[in-house]
Amino acid sequence: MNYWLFKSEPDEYSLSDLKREPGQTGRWDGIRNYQARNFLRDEVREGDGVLFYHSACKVPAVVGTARIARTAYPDPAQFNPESKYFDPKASSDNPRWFCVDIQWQSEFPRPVPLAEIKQNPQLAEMVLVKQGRLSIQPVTEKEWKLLSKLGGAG
DNA sequence: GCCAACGTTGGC
DNA sequence: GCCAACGTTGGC
Repeated sequence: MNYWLFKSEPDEYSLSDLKREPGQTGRWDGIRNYQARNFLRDEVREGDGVLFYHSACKVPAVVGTARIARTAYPDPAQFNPESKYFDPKASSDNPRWFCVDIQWQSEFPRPVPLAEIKQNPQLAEMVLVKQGRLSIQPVTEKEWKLLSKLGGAG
C-alpha cells in the first residue's frame, strides 16, 4: 500500500466538498501536469492512502485523509469542449489525462499547517517541502503516520 | 497581488 | 535540439 498527498484549493474543492459527495466519493480530475499524471496513471492503486492538502488559501495545511476508491481512468473533462480542462489534443483512442476516484476518510481534529511541516526535521524530505508545485506526490509511511499523529488522528 | 520556481511550447 | 518566451502553481 502506498501513500500520497493530493493538493486542492479549498475554494475549488475542499475536504468538506468531498465529504458531501454521494458515498463520500468524488472524482479527482483536472490534473494537467505530466509528473502528477504519471503518478496517477502508473502508481496510484485502489486502497492507497491520501493526505488531503488545502493549497492557495490562508493557511495551507494537511486537513485530513482519503483513500483511493478507483484507479486511473481517462479524465472525461479532456474530451468536453465546454470544460476548462478540455484538451483538443486528446482523443478517446489516445487519452492524455487521467483521473481517479477518492473516498473521504477522516478530517484531522487539528489541521497541520505547511509552516509546521517545514519546521519539523522529520518531514524535511517531503516533496511538499522540497518541490513546491506538484499537486500529486508520494508520501512515505513514516511521513503518513507522523502527519496523522500531528493532526490528532492517532 | 507579487513573484519565484519550474514545466511546456514553439521558432529557429 | 536549444533556449527564450510564456503560463501555471502556490507561498507569502
